Amino acid sequence: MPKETFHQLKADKKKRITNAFLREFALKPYDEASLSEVVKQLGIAKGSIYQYFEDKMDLFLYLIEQANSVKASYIATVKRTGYPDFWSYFMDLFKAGLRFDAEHHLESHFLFGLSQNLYSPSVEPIFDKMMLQVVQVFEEMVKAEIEGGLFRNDIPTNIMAYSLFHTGRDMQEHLQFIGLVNPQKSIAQELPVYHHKEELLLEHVQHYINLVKPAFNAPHHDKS
Amino acid sequence: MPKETFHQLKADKKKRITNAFLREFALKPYDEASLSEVVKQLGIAKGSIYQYFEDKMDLFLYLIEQANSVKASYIATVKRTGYPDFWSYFMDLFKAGLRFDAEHHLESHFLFGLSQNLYSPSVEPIFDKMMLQVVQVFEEMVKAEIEGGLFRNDIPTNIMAYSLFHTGRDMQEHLQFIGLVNPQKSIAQELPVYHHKEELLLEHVQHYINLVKPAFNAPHHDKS
DNA sequence: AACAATTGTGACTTAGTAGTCACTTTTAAG
DNA sequence: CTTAAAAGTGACTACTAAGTCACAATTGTT
Repeated sequence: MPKETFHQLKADKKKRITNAFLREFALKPYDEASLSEVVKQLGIAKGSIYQYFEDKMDLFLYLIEQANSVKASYIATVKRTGYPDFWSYFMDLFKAGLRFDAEHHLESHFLFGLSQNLYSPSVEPIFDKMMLQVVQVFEEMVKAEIEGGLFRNDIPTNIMAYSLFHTGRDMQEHLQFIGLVNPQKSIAQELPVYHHKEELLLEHVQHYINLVKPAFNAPHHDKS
Repeated sequence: MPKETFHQLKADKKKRITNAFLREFALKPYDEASLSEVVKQLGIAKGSIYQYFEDKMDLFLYLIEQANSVKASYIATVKRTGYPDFWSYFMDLFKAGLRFDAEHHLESHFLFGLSQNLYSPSVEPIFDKMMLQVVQVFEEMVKAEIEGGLFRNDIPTNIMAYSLFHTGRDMQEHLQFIGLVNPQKSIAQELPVYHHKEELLLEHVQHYINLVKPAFNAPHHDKS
């Protein structure tokens, strides 16, 4: 946890520091991110960082927590109730993610990068825990849909949950793969990841959803 | 490319060196893998490495090429012809992967690790190229199945290809997630990744395939 | 046995890192 | 204005890395 000193900083400075580190950790995996470089950019002393945080990991965890909580506030606006089928709900979750991205592009980049840099030895235990939680949430979702008769019930729920969770990640990665989004570039230009590409993007996502839908949905009873 | 000197080495020594580095790069991402550590383990001098390879990247690329070519020889034994449906073919591809793993566990571990450590800045361009090729192969597969009327044709083929490609990766990752496979541990114990877990594993994979099957298959014509 | 070519060596250079701490500057309180 | 507390500093330690190179040892050839 950050030290008292950090929280006593003027909101202005606090933000400037947080952003600089979000930027660094968005561009490089944990072990390659350099505190020395960032303090140089910020024009502050190396020692100051250690007035604010215990160590590099403490700082990193703070960033994760921050970014996650901001994103969570966007996701929380979408409630399953009110959607007759799961997939329009899923789509709206994605749209909430887009709004988050537009309004907090650094946090969005940072989280985007995180999801693609699991498995570095020094961060693996942390990410393992995070994944566990996330997949659990997805498993609850899946169970609820099975309960409601919308999802099929012939596959273990943990497999469905994992696959659903990955659908989101894979979509993101594919967008990067085909060059529709370019984190490196958009960070450099200080633009949102999905800037000005919302239509193309939603079309893409719709295709992806159309593809995976039959995998999860309960089969129709054409003749029963 | 490795230097002449390396190829002139006795097969014995060549293997010993290759294996030691496969091991290191299987455990850590490129930038964290330490040549200094490996030469210490091997009991040879640091300078020797630079008699064999241009630099770290040259060595790394050699390892990729080696491991890939070994694996390819296993995959090549499975031909689409002779399988009435795509998914039994897909399953057999996976089984070929299992045989590869049982007989070349270091190479298998190494490639397993690769697929989960894309996106480090220093290796991104290389992996981008690899991915491009792999996805292209998957796209050809998908197109052939659409041609043959077995896959649906209402989704862009590149999306289907990417999703299919990821299905394989996600399955692997899930196996690791639930603890069924543990690369770190099995490298340490010098055992194949999938050692003694083939039955459980195949069951798991079958579930996964059953799940995604309806996403790709052309819909049945119950009433047409 | 003598010589040449190849292979092997490890101290060294250069460069980067996280983290520390005795000290200075700024801010707040009396 | 004076003093005490808080915040800021940057040279420094201790470490690890990739890559180099003058030299030593080994191998092959005449």
